[in-house]
Amino acid sequence: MELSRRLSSRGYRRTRQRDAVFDVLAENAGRPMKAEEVLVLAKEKAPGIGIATVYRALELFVELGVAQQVHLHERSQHYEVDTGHHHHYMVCVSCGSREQLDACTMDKLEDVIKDETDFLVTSHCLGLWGYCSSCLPGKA
Amino acid sequence: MELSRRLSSRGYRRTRQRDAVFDVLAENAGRPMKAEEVLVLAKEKAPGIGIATVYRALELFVELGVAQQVHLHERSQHYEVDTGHHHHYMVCVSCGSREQLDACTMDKLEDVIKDETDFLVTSHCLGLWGYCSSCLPGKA
DNA sequence: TAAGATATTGATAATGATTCTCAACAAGGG
DNA sequence: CCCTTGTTGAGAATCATTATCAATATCTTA
Repeated sequence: MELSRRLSSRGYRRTRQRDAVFDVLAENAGRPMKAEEVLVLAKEKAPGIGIATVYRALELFVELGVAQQVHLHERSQHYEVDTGHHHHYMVCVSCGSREQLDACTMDKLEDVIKDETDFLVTSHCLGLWGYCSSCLPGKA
Repeated sequence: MELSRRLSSRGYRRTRQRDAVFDVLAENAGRPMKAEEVLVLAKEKAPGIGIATVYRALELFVELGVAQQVHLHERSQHYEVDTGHHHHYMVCVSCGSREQLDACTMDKLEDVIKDETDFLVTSHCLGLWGYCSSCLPGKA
């Protein structure tokens, strides 16, 4: 498996727990998950796994580039597998639903920044809030 | 004062503590501040003020539209007075310095979303990370 | 395959930020 | 000046996340 190679090539070990966490993320691709959610599902694959291990695995996966942190500006961070295609989310302030936004104009913006400033952009995060189609009518 | 009117028109009262918190933000316009930082400076103006009151004032100011929350994706939230001109930050991953980014292409992006989806965007947040000019050479 | 060096884990304590609780207090209209 | 009601401060409570540390699991080497 790809994960296995990435781990060993950096001196990390493949464990039952890491496999479990990764599989949970993979089975929920495209859905940002909290550590606590991952824990519940990972327990089915690796009984006894603790929350600390989940946090450690998530952090490691981000470092390895197989997962990414999604900032939804909630109390807790969210994580999802890195499928390679960059996207952002539109969050409904009414019902909390999230829609993926595939169009990414960041590349354009980064070019402008490259031309006009001395700052080298290596990553970015875009969040959009508003009302989804279901909540629009009432806007309650 | 403007703040005074905004408060009373909504049934809120003007207090020594709220004035202190607002003044601190105003004196640090353009610099996102943590609640704890605000507390230290506000104590000079309103001795005895507690952290809970600072949080309450900040939350209220955002609601009134005189301050805005700045998501820097750090452990704690940051706040700054709403000067009316929209901007974002470029954060140096090396030294942590922050530069304001005045160019905002979000309006353009929001138009695209309006045309292509059923989502009504009411607010957004853009964060950029990378290396500032001072850290670029070494990139350490 | 057994052994050993060391990476990893789980339980739990600790931390940091933020919110809640509630009795004492203060603002401002009448 | 009084009274109603919004506010405050102190500290407890909560939530997410990180640190600690002894027990355990991995993987490499002999």
